[in-house]
Amino acid sequence: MECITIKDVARVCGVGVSTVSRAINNHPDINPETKEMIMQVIKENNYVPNNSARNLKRSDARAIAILIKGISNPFFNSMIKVFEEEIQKKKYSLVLQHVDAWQDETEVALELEKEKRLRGIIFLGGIASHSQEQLKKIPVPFVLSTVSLLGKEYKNDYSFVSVDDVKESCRMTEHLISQGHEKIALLCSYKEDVSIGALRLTGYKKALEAHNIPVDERWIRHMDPELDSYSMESGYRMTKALLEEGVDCTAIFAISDSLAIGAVRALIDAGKRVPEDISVAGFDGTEMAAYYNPSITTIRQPAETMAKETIKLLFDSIKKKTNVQQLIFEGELVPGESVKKLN
Amino acid sequence: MECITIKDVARVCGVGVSTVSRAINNHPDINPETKEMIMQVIKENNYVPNNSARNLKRSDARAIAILIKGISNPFFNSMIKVFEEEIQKKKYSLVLQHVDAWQDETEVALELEKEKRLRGIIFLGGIASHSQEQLKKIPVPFVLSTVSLLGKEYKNDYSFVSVDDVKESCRMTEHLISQGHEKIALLCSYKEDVSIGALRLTGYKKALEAHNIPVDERWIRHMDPELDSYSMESGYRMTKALLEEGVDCTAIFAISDSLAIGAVRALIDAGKRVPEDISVAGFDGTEMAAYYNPSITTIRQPAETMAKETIKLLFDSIKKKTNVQQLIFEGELVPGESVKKLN
DNA sequence: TTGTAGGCGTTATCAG
DNA sequence: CTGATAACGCCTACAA
Repeated sequence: MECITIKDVARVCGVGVSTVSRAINNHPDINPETKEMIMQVIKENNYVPNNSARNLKRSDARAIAILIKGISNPFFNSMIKVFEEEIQKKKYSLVLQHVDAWQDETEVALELEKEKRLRGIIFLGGIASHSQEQLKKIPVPFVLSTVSLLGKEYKNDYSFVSVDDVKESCRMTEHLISQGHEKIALLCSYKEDVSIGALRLTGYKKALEAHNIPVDERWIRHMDPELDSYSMESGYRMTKALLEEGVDCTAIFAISDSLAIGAVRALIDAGKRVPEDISVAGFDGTEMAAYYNPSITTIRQPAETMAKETIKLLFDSIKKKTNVQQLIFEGELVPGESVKKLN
Repeated sequence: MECITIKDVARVCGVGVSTVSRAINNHPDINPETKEMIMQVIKENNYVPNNSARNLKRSDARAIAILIKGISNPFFNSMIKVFEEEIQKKKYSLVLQHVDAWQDETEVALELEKEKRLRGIIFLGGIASHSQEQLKKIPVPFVLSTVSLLGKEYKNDYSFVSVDDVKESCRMTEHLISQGHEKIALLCSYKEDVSIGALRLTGYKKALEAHNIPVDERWIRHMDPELDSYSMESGYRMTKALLEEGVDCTAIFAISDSLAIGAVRALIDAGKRVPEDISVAGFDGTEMAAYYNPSITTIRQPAETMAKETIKLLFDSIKKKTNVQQLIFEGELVPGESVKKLN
C-alpha cells in the first residue's frame, strides 16, 4: 500500500508539483487543459491528498470544531444539524469530535486546534466545572453551548449559550406545585455532580423553599454511578428504589426526559397509573417526550435557536466584532399528559 | 497565538529536539532527570505537540477508525461503547468519524486513512450499495458492521457483520401472522432505498407470500424524504396517512423502533388503542422499545456481540490471521405489549 | 502559465 | 544517553 503522493502525480503528468497543487486547490492561474489532464490522472490513480501534510502547511483551514460531551444525548442531535448547516453557509468546514466522559475537553481542544488549525471551537455539553486556567489556554475563540456558567465568579469571562438551569428547574417544580403537588420526588444526577445536575437540584430546592415545603431528603434520588447517566434504566432504577422504600410522593420530577421515561415505565410496572396515581415531569423537550405515552410534561430548551445563536456568537468573536457575551434563553414549559392536577 | 513548537521547548530546556521528542513519547533511552525537567517546561508553557506533524512523520499510529453513517441512530450507541472498550484493550487508539448522509463513506475512509495512518476501519451503517471499485481502493483492512452484503454478487469479497435483514424481517412478519394478523402494514424507508430498508421490505413480502397473503400495495408506506429518516415523526406521519386513507389493517410493522413509536403515538392520537385495536411491531431492540408504553414487540439485534465480533474480525485481518469473513447473527424476537393475538 | 526550492512540526536514523 | 539532520507530503513564494 505504497502511498501515491503529489510528486508521483506530477511525474506521471509530466508537470511540476505546484501545478498539481494548483489543480487540486482550484487555483485560478492554471491552464484549464492542464488542470483537466491532471484531474484525470488523479482519478485514474485514485490519488488522495494527505490531510496531515495539508494541515501542517496551511496556516488557516477555515475550520471550526464542535466538541461533544455525551454522545448519546439526543438533545444534541437537533443542535448538531443546525451547526452543520450554519457552518456550511459560512463556507467553513466542520470537525465533529466526541469527548469521552473521562476526558478533559480542554485538552482535546488544545490538541485539535493545533492539529486542524481551527478558527473557533464550540463546546457542546460538559465543561462547566472547569478551571479558567484551562480555558484561558485556548488560543482561538470558543463558545460554551448548553453550558451555563451562571453562578461562577468568572461567568463574564467567557461566551456561553444556555438556559438558566436553576430557574427552569424551579419553573417546573413550581408548575407541579401549582398543580397541587407538594410531595415531589427528584430524579437527579450523581451525588458529586457539579454541572447541570447540581443546578437543577438547586432550582428544585429553591422552589420548594419558596413555597414553604420542607424538603424530605428521601425525595432526592441520585443516579447509580454504575449505570449510564441519563439513561432510561437509570430513571427506572431510581424510581423502583423510591417505590420500594415506600417514599410518599405525588409527583416525580426527572431532570431529563429519558430519566422521566424510565420513571414512568417503573411506575407502570409497579401497577401505578400515570398521571392518575402519580405525576411525572421531565426536562429538555426531546422528541421522545412528545411521543411517549403518556406524553411527558417537560421543559423545552430552544435547541435550534440556541444552536444558531451559538454560531453567531462564535463568528462574531472570530471576526472580532464583539467580545465575549452570555446568552441565556428561556425554557418553555410544555404540558404533557403525564402530570395531573390534584383536586 | 504564536504556536510553541518542539524547538522552542528544546531551546528553553537547553537540549536537542530529539531529546524532547523522546521525553514526549516515553522512549526508554533518556535520562529520567532530563525527562522530568523537559516535562516540567512543557507543562509550564503548555506546549501541545502538533498531531498533523506527528501523523505525517509516523509511519504507524496504531489507530483504527469507525465511520458512522447516521449519527442519530440510537442503536449504534451501544455498539460504539463496545468498540471503544475493545480497541482500548488492544492498546490502539480510536478515531470516531461521522459521515453525513450525502457523503461517500469510501471517500472519507480514503482521506482519513492517509491522514491518520490507520491500521483498520470499521464502517458502521451506510454503505451496502457501494460499488466494489470504491471498496477495493481502501488499502487497509476493514469490516462492514451492521451492513449486510447478502444478496450481492460480491458478498464473499469483504468482511461484514450483520443480521440477515431479510430473514429477520420475515421472522417478525411471520410472528405477526402467527398471532392471527393477515392485514399487516409496513412502515419502511424511502422508495429508492436499496440498503437495509429494501432488505426488510423484501423479508416482509416474502413472509406474506409464503403464507399466501396477497400484498396490498397500500399497506406499504414509504418515508417522506423531507423528514428525518427513521425519526418518530416519520413513523407518525406514515401512520397518520395510513389511517386517513382508511387502509384496512390489524397490525403495523415498522422497520425501526423509532418508527414504531411514532406509529403508536399516531394511533393513540387517533383514538385507537394499542394493541387492542391494532398491533404494532418494531425492529432493532433499542432501549426505547423496552421502556415505551406499551413496550414494543421488536427484533433485538445482538449489538454488543456484533460489536465484539466486528473488532475480532478486524484485528484478525490486521494480523493477517484470516482473510475476509462474513458473520451473520440471529436476531431475537422480543415480545412486547404492543402486539395482540387475534382470536 | 509553470517549475524549483524551502519550510510547516515531528520523528527516526545516525553519529557522537 | 544525546544532538544534528533527513525525511514525511504538501503549499507557496519566487523565479522562469
